[in-house]
Parts: sequence; structure tokens; C-alpha cells
Amino acid sequence: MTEQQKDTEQLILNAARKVFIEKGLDGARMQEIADEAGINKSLLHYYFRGKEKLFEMIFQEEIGKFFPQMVTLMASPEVSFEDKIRTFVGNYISVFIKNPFLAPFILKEIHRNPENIRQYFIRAGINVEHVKFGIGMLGQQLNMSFEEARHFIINMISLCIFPFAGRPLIEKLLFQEDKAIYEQFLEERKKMVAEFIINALKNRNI
Amino acid sequence: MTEQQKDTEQLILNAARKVFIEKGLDGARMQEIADEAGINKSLLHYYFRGKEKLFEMIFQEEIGKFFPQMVTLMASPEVSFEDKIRTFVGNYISVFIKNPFLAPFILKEIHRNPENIRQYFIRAGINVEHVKFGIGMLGQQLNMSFEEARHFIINMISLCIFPFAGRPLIEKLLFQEDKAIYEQFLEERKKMVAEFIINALKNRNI
DNA sequence: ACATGGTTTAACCATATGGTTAATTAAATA
DNA sequence: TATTTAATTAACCATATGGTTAAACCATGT
Repeated sequence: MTEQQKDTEQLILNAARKVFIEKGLDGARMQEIADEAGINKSLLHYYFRGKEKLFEMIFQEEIGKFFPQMVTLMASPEVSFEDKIRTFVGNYISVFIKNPFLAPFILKEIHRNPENIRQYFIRAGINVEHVKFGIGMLGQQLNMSFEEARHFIINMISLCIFPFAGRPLIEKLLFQEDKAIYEQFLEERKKMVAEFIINALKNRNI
Repeated sequence: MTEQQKDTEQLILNAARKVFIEKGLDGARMQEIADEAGINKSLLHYYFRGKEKLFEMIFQEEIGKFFPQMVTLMASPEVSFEDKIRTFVGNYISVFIKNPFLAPFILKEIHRNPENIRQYFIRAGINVEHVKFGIGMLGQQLNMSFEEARHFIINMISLCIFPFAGRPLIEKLLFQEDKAIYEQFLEERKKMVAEFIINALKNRNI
């Protein structure tokens, strides 16, 4: 593959990423992607075989970003649960701050064709058994059943993701559409959310 | 307006609701809505003026369901904060159990044209100042600043909504695609989430 | 200079889609 | 019953859209 080819491929992927993430598969137009990349529409078909294929490429990339590498962390017995939570929450929120449209994009697109999702897991190197193992290990450290640990993990993820998934609504309703203040709020949440969760755990079963 | 008119109108709205909620504005087809309603495509234009108008009607309905009536509850000083949380969480999760596609639909569509959202607020009877007042009152009861209370409210909402917004992903990854078990899990969360939040609050500042 | 290979484009095509129109049927009213 | 009005449909229309094709372009090797 020549340099030129690589460049053009990247050009297309960058343009496609931008358009698809913003508008989704249904809302995106091949012409718009071509324009964004500054190339002809036919080139999209030359490099990728069509809209679906191009989209799959982007979706695969993004779902890779979306899944936090948390198993190793959660399964490490030498790390205190407080530090696990702080690290996880801090890192995960950072990912969404850096990729503001990642969460809405993924949450939107998983509802179209939920059947295919498994394939994306595999190609992104996500092993279902491995994830369950990580949850089990965390549960052990916290004296929880697997089921309780599963609730807990989902709580943690919920608290990280929702402010990004519901951003337009929240920003308008509670932040007077002030983007800067909302960004500060998101930054605060790295600590806020971690402490919230740690407090919730400390007080259990009393 | 005759009975027939009402019937047809409802027929169309029901069909439109189903198709729009499942596929979104971009993914929905007028023909599909007409087929779903068992009528001719032209009737859609006869009753509503076009796709956008029909969609707005549905979106307005759904955003009404989406916003919990929480201000009165949160602002009531005679209700203990524990009961406020239990009531809010229980009711809100129930709404999403009854309307499984409500959360994904709203979260999807607010990212197209975020500017128009304010109008929908107003027409749904949501008063920004009123909401802020409710948050302030809750904050007072919990010895929180407005900013802290805002974090807290968003935490509560996050924990309720995310399992519905991310359902296809979570169900596949952590529930072996078992719908029944997932539904049981969602039911459990009414109590689980409330206790999680109450614990988080009780243990603050220690 | 010329041939060869991959790369890029303009022009085109088939189809889908939202929307319109004019005619038909059903209902209400005089 | 005759006439007007509303509801419904079939047939069209203009355009947008994903995709194709054949020609032009350009770098590289001979």
C-alpha cells in the first residue's frame, strides 16, 4: 500500500467518522462524507465497498473506544476498591470528555440491529467470560454476590456515561446552555462520582 | 371532529409512534407508517402536514413522558429524603419498564437539532425555573449547595435511565441475551438503586 | 517516449422517498 | 333525494441517494 493510498484511506475514515458519529448511519449521506474528505463520491466505493461497510469500520473503531479496559484493574487484588473506583471513573469520564460524541453514537446505533453486536465484541477483543471474571473478582473484594457486583458495575458506568448521552437536554435544562460551565461540571464529576460510589459502598449493610 | 376522524387520527399516531420510536426520524419511512396504520400514504399528509410535523407530534408526546414530575416531590419539606429517593427512583424506573423504547428514543433524537429543545420543554409544561427551584429545595434538605444538588439529581437520573439506554449492549454482554433475567434485573433496581443512593448520602462528610 | 498499474473523477443509472394531485367514495345537510 | 363537504385512494412527480461505469490522470519502470 502506497503512502498516497494510506493518506486517502485515512482521509476517508476521518471524514466518515465525523459524519457518521454526528448523524448516525441513517442520517449520514455519502455525498457529505465525500465533501468532508474533499474527494469524489466514487472514491468511497473504491476504498470501501459501500455505505454499510464504511460504517462498520467506524462503528468497530468506536465500540473499541467505548469499552473500558477494566478487567485487569477490577481483578487486581492488590488495588484497594477505592482506588479501583477512582481510577475507573476518572479514566472513563476522560474518554468521554475527549470523545464527546462517542456515547451518544454508540447508544444510538446499538438499537439498530442489536443482533450483530456480538461480532463487534469479538473483533474489539472483548471476551464475555473475561468480563464476567473481572466482575466476579470485584464482587469478592466487596463481599458481594455476582449479581450484586453486576448492579454495582452498571451503576458505575451509568454515572459516567449519562451526562454525555443526555447532554443536550441537561445542558439546556440545568445549565442555561452554557457549554463552558457544563464542561467544568463534567470535569468535577471525575471526583464527585468516585466519592459518591465509595460512600455508597462504605455504608452498606448497616 | 367526527368519531371516524378521531379514530383515523389515533390510528396514524399509534402507527407513527411505533415506527418513529423504533427507527427514529431518519430511519422511519412514511410508507411504513401508512402500512402499519393500514391506510394510504396520502392520508398521513391529509391529517398531518408531513413527516416532520408528524414526528414533532410524537416527539412532544414522548418528551412529556420522559420528564418525571419531580419538582413537587423534591420541594416537599415534610417528606424524608429517603422517601423522596425511593419514590422518585421507583416511579421513574417503572416509566421506563412500561415504555422500553422511551429512553433510547429521546436520547437519540435530542442530538439532532438540539436548538429546538426549549420549545418542547415549554409545550410539555416544563418550567426551567421551577425545576431549579425543586433542586434547590432538595439541596437545602440535604445540606448541599445548588451545584452539589445538581450533581446529585443527575446521578439519580443516570442510575435510572442508563440500563434502558444501553440495554442491547448490557443484555448481550452481562446477561447472555436473556430478556427475562434482564427484566428481573430492572425490577430489582427500583430498590437497589434507591438504597445505593441513600447509602451514598448517609455516609457523606465522614 | 511509452506501456502499465493503480488512483481519481465526471457522468450516469435505478431506485427510494417525501410529497402532490385529481378522482372516488362516504357522510352530512338541506 | 339532491347537493355540498369531508375522507380516502391510486397514480404521479421531483428529487435525493447509493451505487456503477468508463474515461482520464499520474506515478513508476522499461
